[in-house]
Amino acid sequence: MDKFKQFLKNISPITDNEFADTISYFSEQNLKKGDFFVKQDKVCQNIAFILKGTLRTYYINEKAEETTSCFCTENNLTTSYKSFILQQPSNLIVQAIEDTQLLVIDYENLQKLYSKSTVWQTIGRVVAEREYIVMEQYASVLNNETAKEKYLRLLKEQPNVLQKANIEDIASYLGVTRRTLSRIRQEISK
Amino acid sequence: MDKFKQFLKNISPITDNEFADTISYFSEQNLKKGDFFVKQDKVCQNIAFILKGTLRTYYINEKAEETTSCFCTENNLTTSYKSFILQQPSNLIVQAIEDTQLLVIDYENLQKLYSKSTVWQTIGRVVAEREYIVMEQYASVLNNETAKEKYLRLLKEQPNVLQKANIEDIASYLGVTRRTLSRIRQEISK
DNA sequence: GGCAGGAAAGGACAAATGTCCTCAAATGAT
DNA sequence: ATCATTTGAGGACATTTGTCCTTTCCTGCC
Repeated sequence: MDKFKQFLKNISPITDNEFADTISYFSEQNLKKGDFFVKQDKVCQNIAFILKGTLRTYYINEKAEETTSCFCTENNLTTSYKSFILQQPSNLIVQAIEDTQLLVIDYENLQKLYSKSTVWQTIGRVVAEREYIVMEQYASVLNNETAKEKYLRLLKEQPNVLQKANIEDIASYLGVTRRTLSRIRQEISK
Repeated sequence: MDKFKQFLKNISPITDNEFADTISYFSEQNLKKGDFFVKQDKVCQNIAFILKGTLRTYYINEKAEETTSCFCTENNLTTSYKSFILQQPSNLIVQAIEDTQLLVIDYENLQKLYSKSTVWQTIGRVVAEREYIVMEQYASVLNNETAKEKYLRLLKEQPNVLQKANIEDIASYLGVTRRTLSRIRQEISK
């Protein structure tokens, strides 16, 4: 729980009292490997802080191909942000790829926090700005990096993910087929 | 100018008086073909509504390759949003690809509007949300569409751009070389 | 009008990636 | 423990895309 307090403090100063007062709006949720946090075509009602575990965010296009857009890890937020903001059905699917422990708040409760607390207004805005910037960064990576560069970045920035995710998922994150990922690993290992 | 009023009304109800009161914070700016609206590595001080013309948004990576991220057209906003929000040097370059007429506001004046007007607070938030969603959509296109599909989308959604931009720019928007764009046009024409 | 320079199309070959497949190792169920 | 199933590695060939180059067309300039 301290991890979450620290996470919030990094966004905006929050006293221990304020934290204690608002934490009651959150609840714990545990997911087994393979469980869904957000299902396709359902409105995403929740945003969660990851206490422990890893989730994969992906979508399925008309050709029935999966694209993994990110792996969400400990001490970060996870949600289907567009669906959550607009309260519309979600294109994205969010699924635990190992047993995962979350601190969850739903849309209604977050609106309550916004209206009762200026600290939470700031947190809401900063989170939105960060999400925009993360998405811009992601688009930049998609444009500029080869699959091999993306693999090396993953290896450096999220080495645990390479252990936890399967080859299919990693390939879909890199935007190539399993066969090409196999070739990339072969090149790197020599 | 009516176009701009209409643009704002589509976001949040704004009376003619409110509009008249706030429009003085904006100024007109004219760009010749080839002029820059945002230069690389400069902090983007402005956000603009495009009264007339077309701009290209692009960046240059370490390999000195250009990537065009969007073509901005009439009745839309243009800026280097990340740079503008964070008031940090811009990776993006925004350049007019034909003579262009803008309605411009700078960072300071926009902050003034935010603090004096709740309508503008709403406009600011909705614009931010829209920018996030546009960026998510862009990332989705990058992941799911082939160069040919992107070309056909451009043909449908922004046919004028195909007239105004040169082959090099369009190819960099599609994420392929000129040679591949040439092949795509050949395929489509038969 | 003729000429220089730039812009677009497309030929030829090389490199990268996808498709389809097989094999071996790891994992799970009985 | 054994057998079936899943998962990852990698071979063979086809397809796609890039690189390099040439040709043609268009435009502006003298």
